[in-house]
Amino acid sequence: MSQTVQRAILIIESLAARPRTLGEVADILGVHRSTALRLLQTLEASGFARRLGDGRHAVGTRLIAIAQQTLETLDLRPLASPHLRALHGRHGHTIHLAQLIGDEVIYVDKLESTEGVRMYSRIGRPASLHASGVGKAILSCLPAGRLDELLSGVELTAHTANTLSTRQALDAELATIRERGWAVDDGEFEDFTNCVAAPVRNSTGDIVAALSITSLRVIAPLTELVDLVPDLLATARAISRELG
Amino acid sequence: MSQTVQRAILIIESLAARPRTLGEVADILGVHRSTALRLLQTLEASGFARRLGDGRHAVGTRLIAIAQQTLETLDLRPLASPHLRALHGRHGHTIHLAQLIGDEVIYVDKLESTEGVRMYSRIGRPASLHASGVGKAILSCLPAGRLDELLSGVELTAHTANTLSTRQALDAELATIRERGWAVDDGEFEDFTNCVAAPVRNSTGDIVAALSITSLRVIAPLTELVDLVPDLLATARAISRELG
DNA sequence: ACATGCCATTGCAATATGCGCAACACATGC
DNA sequence: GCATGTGTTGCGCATATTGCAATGGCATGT
Repeated sequence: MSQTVQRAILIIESLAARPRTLGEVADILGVHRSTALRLLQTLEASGFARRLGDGRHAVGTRLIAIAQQTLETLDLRPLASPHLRALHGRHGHTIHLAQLIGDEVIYVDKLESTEGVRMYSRIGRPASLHASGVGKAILSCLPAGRLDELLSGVELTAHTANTLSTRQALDAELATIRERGWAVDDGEFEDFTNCVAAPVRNSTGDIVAALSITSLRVIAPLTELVDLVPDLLATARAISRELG
Repeated sequence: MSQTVQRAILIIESLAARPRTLGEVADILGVHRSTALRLLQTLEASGFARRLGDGRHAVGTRLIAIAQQTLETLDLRPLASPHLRALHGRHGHTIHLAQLIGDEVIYVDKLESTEGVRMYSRIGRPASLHASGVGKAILSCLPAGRLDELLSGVELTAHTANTLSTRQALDAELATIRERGWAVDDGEFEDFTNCVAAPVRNSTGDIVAALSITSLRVIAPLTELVDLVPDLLATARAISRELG
């Protein structure tokens, strides 16, 4: 393991929160200011960091571009996008596409509702595995060993009174999801938000993603979203078919 | 300049294109396989890279999350988003917000048109300074010294017959934009795409961003988009006011 | 105008680290 | 069973990285 690279990464992590002075960066790394400066100079030469007018250092645009390029190389978004837009057009609620990438479920696309309210989900960020519809939809389709592996690194945090915060409760829910083929978020991450979600498989039947229709409870309660499940499942199947 | 950090960055750059084997990474860096492996191990421990099931290496989700987090810390998006949605709701065309970040104009938000056609612009990626509406809107508001500085690093590539590919032609256009307060893209980057764009200033009057309404020529020719300029300018002003 | 303190930066020598090499383990193809 | 290629690790060494001291610039206070 390279400590020089670790330091560079720690610099980037610390800049992501907010721009920082050279002294702050040196303090965070526990190194001399000249060491921090040289690492920053290297990051800035490559575009991974940049220097603001007031002397502070910030994350650079090249890192942002690389992240976007990477998101674009994940298979699903271009292919899924027309389906998501069509689903969004028919219902107006927020639509999410989340993809299983390594050990995380990452939101890779999102169509905001016409309701004008911003959801917590952010493209590029992981979805909660145990407290989101897309997370549970994906978990329900994993082989037992892989499911154990993923959950071993997850703390079943109780975000609301509805959150399934024991492994037993989660397993029971996953069994229900397997049986009926779709998942729900019944105010499990945020009290006032609910959704229905469906898994998306590839041509070999492996789970790769999930799709969800999300709304504020005051706008569309869960019972209303459940009525949309047939359309959601049809959309998920259409995406699966196009995966080839 | 740290060669170890440079190597790590080169690894990330090469993975952004497509996942690669250890041997490929070592070849690209010109180092021994064990060197490449240790650098990859460090990147993977931090989430900047990840190991695929078939042994190849890819960009990691932590880098994607940091990029998204960085985008979110740029002032404008959360504040501008409701204005962009409202503008989009009224007209249905593609709306872009691009921000001046360092020496680049970066697309930071984008609402796709209801027309179902995907534009070339990508969030996180730079806009052409000389061949895009947002680029020219921003250039037109810069002090002369800063304008020269930015353009010195730009090749005025002729993308279409309409591209302004000489400094004289560009300066004349920027003078026109300054006079009337808004810019156009008249098929300058792509033949079949046009837009109108307006600059967004902060409370000290400095240019920070630009906003555009973009459409395919066959759907809405430039003359039709020009009719929307009053609404575009009003939206840009509303965003400026909220900047404080 | 001057003194002071703080921050950013660089040259240099010491050393801690990153590096390549050799060897090993494993998978694959013949 | 053998050859080949790839991924991986231990180890010794050369060098790249590091901290220190010095320098310069800038802001602040008197």
